[in-house]
Amino acid sequence: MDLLHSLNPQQRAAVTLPDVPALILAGAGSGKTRVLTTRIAWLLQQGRVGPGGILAVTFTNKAAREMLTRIEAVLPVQTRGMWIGTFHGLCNRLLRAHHREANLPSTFQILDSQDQLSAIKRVIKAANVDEERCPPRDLQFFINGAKESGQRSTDVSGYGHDRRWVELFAAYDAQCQREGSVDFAELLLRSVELLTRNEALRTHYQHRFRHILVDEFQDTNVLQYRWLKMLAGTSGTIFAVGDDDQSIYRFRGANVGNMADFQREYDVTHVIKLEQNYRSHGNILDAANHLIGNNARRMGKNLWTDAGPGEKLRLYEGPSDTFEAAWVVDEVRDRQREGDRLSEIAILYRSNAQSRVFEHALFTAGLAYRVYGGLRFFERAEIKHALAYLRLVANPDDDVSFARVVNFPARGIGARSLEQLQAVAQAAGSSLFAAVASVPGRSAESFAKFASIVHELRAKVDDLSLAELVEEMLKRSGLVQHFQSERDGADRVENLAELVNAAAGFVQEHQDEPADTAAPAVAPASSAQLALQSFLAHASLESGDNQAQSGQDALQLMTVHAAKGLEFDTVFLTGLEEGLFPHENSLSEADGLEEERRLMYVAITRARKRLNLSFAQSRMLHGQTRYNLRSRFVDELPPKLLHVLAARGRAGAFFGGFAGNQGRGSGPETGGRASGGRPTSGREAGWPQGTRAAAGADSWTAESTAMQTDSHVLRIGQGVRHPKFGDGVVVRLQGSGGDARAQINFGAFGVKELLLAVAKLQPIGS
DNA sequence: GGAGACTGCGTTTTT
DNA sequence: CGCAGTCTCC
Repeated sequence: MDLLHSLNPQQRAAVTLPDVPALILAGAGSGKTRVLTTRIAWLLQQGRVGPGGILAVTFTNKAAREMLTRIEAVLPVQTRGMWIGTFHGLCNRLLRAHHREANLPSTFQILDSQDQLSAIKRVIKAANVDEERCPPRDLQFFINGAKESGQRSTDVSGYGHDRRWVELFAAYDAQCQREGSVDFAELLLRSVELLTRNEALRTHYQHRFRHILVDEFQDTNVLQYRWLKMLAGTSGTIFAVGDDDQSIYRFRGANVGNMADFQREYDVTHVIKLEQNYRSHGNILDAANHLIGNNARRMGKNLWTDAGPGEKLRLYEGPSDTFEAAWVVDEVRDRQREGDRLSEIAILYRSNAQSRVFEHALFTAGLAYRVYGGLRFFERAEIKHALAYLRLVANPDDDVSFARVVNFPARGIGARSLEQLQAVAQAAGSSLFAAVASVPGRSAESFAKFASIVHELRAKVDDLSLAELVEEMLKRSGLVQHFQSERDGADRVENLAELVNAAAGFVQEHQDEPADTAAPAVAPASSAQLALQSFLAHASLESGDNQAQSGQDALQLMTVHAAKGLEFDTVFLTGLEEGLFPHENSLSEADGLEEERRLMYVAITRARKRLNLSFAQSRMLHGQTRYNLRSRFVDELPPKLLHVLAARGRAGAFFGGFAGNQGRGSGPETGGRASGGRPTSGREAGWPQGTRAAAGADSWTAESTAMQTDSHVLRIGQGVRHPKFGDGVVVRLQGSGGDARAQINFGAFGVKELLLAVAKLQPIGS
């Protein structure tokens, strides 16, 4: 089969590159995954490398799975020998195989962010430090930041950080080492250190992995890049695919600079740009190109398509967030009438808090929707408890898990009893579990009972399937019973049942996977033990989906970040307001605005056919009504690509309690008429001419100021009528006396700054 | 030990 | 405003 026949010239050039370092600048929708998978298939097909010589790394499990599936689809090849996975998944694999060299127990467990935070809290407590003075979250941030830039506590000490923090950092690492646990950043750092230190191992892997392929390279952090370099050495070939314009994760350590560094350090002469877009219509792409053109620091890329221009982008301005949501509901109903599926429609927003208004409107309208974000499956408390039992089964000396569930469900073992046990264990230098037999007093019996649960389960590991073991654990631990008797425990019981399915599914998916390369030196575990072990690692590395009803046809609600990599026929990009998008916090950060613009670029390029933009004059946020200006990003789009819908209902109308009735064309005509015969909804409008307030500090709250004019009091949020501009909302008040001025958002006329002494303003509404 | 009041906080998030 | 996390009282 010809792998290459349906590729465009640039894609083909990328796929068939010789064995040299290469950087592929892959624009949104340009077939990035296709190039990656075809490259792998091609390398194998050409006999340039065997499956064992391939290492492909992604950020998410989903991306890794997709890559694997697609390779298998194009080439009936043994995917077994390949290392395809996430950075963390592959590090786990490496460290499991060489746990002794990495100075880790074979049962080392992986801490997710929650686990890490509780571990840090314990460290702070043990050091007798006040949590007020050292917030655990800040310390967590500090530790992860350090590790992700490759630094240990000893490296960080000279840099003027609070000595206490550095000490706690060291204490935390010591505690992890003692307990045999490893956090996410540690997986990477440990791997890098292992390869740095151990030359034999390093050479082994450098010779093995002839081809290293990296997805979303712009999202790699400093440590991940070091990891790649360590594995590639001088003999391996890195094939990095990324898009600097879609770098939106700087806040979590991503370093776009890695792209330039890679180019320089590897003397990359093969930079291939994939600019043909197969996803969106022309107008959408033009808008995206135009917007991102405002960023100064770019590698440079211009998307194009041979699909037609398609529809214009539609822009709606509503008086409030409620109106915005109502408008979206209307539009969605239109789409439904056209026969579109709900799952092909996405509502995107900058921050999660914005989902509520939409959820409310959609719920009321009876439209099915699905919100992304929030608690994932393996992060739920009941699942965490169940996993703690399983950890004890795998390793009874796991004191953290022991402490977590020894009294959950309640068994009459209180804090005092546990302290007693801890004292005994400490004196004997043993684990809590091992100390159970010698604990004195009345609690001895309760402890023994708990220990026997673990003992019995352990005895069954080899006789039961993993799913059966999980089921047995749920019964014996009393977890199911506990949640069954709880008032709203139904969901939790359901989740626990789902854990049994997850175990069964895990076994099925991994049954033909061989145990890893390195020969286990000591006490070979049974295959059942290994299965349990890897299921536990899986649970830490794969947080799982977050909602059960993923099957049904439903609208997709998510943040712009969460939408990266996805595409939809119709996209509603909402809340396009200064302060929100771009987010106000970003304005004070270096490069913050450019990152927000990249985010906007990502958002725009999610749409295949229809892109709807919207913003609201007022919005409830943190319990206060805020009056925001239209986002500068809207102004950065070429007017000719936009179909501007005039606000339905007049700007100030909602102040009088007027709500609803904003259906297409059915709203009161005040909006159009009062604005001096300007076009109303439905017709094309020219670009609003308004003078924009200086961007940057343009969101205010209603409570700020009030200003006395000759005839009335003016305050922010006040609806006013102007003879020429129609109805608007006071957005800002400044100056005093004869110089008193007000900035007023007149909707279609934009924001005007008016001298109160001169302007003829009439309060309306309230 | 657990339910209910109280406080404080409030981008973006994967592993 | 809505929540998560903490505190307090039975």
